[in-house]
Amino acid sequence: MQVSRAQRIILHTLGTRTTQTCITLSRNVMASSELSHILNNANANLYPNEQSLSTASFPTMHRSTTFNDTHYCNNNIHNTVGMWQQVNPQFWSRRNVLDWIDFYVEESKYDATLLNMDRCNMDGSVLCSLSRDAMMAVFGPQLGETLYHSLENLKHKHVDDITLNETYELLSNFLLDLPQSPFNDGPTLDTVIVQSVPTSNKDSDFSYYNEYKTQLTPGSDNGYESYSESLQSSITGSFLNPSSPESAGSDSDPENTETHYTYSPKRFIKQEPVEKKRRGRPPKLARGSELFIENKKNKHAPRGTHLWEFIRDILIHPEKNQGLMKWEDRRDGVFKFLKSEAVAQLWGQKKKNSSMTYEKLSRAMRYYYKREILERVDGRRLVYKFGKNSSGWKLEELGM
DNA sequence: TTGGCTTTTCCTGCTT
DNA sequence: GAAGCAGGAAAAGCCA
Repeated sequence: MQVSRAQRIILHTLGTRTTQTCITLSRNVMASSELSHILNNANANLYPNEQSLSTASFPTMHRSTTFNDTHYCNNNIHNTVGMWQQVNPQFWSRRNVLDWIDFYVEESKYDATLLNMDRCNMDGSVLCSLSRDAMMAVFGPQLGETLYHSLENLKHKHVDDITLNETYELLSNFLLDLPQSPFNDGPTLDTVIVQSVPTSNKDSDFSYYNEYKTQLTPGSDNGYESYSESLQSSITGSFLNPSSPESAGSDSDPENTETHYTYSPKRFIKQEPVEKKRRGRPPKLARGSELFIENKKNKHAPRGTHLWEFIRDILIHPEKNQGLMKWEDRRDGVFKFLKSEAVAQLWGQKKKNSSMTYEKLSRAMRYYYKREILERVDGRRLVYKFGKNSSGWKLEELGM
């Protein structure tokens, strides 16, 4: 049997017991909600405030999922927008906040036209900082009261979420428990992009994002959400259809359409699927494959963090991303990939590219040599060094 | 509209 | 033989 590229990646990844946030598994091993939860923590911890990177995908079972499951499960839209129920309010994106408001507007038959949408445009952190009075002022006495109590309940529910360390341990155990060759019988491969599920509402986690934002290289094109961008994205967003490639993409997926939803004062309105061209050189299409018949369309993610910044951020927050990378020489900026495919998958998840591999990531890394963002470390595999044009990693810069 | 930038994808050849 | 590295080439989205 010929082993596909995707299978090779998975075999390698599992074979080396790596952690990955986007994992391709044969059907017989993928049905682990714990795994989904675990894998998402890496991204959630790295970019807790970002809109769920893979809101498509399989809903993870969560201890806090207690109500409104019908609402959550009955249709695709709410399968996606119901994310707020599973995520600590501190980490809600602006859209999560809107979803949450929307839910209660619907439930209480509140006249949404009375809402000032501008004032609803806040993320979870801002929302959680509002006092009861402030919420009354923003949402009005009737809806404000309802939302205030809902928020308090949700905050309380997520207090005891498991920590990353626990999830990491859980993942390790999960991987160790896997049979050596879990793919023997599975001719069909599915790519599972698991949701971002922040695990904690501890202040440390929350402050991390703020700290993270302040560490961004001033002049660099970080692509982090500006307020206006956030506003735009929170009002008009693209939700990932669970059946779309974003949620189940792989090299062999005939796909790449997204279903978009826009927010009206009353509801999210489904728009016609938008077909996009895939970024980069189109993958070579295998004759006879479905792809050969139906070209891939792009799943373009808005420009985000640069790769080197992404790598740097993993390195400067080792406590959030145990085992992915490590410093070889902290002062000189020499670092090593410990779980190369896992990092690549994490990067891919961030860029909404389920087919990212270490091979591709490393190619992008090598382009940094010319620009002196990275320097070569000869003779050492998986080892790179930050160059003079990189920033934000030095101890002095971090005030350490 | 265009060109530069930054990836992304694929590839071949080489090294470990 | 597998994994990783190096770098050319082409493609494509974003942005000024």
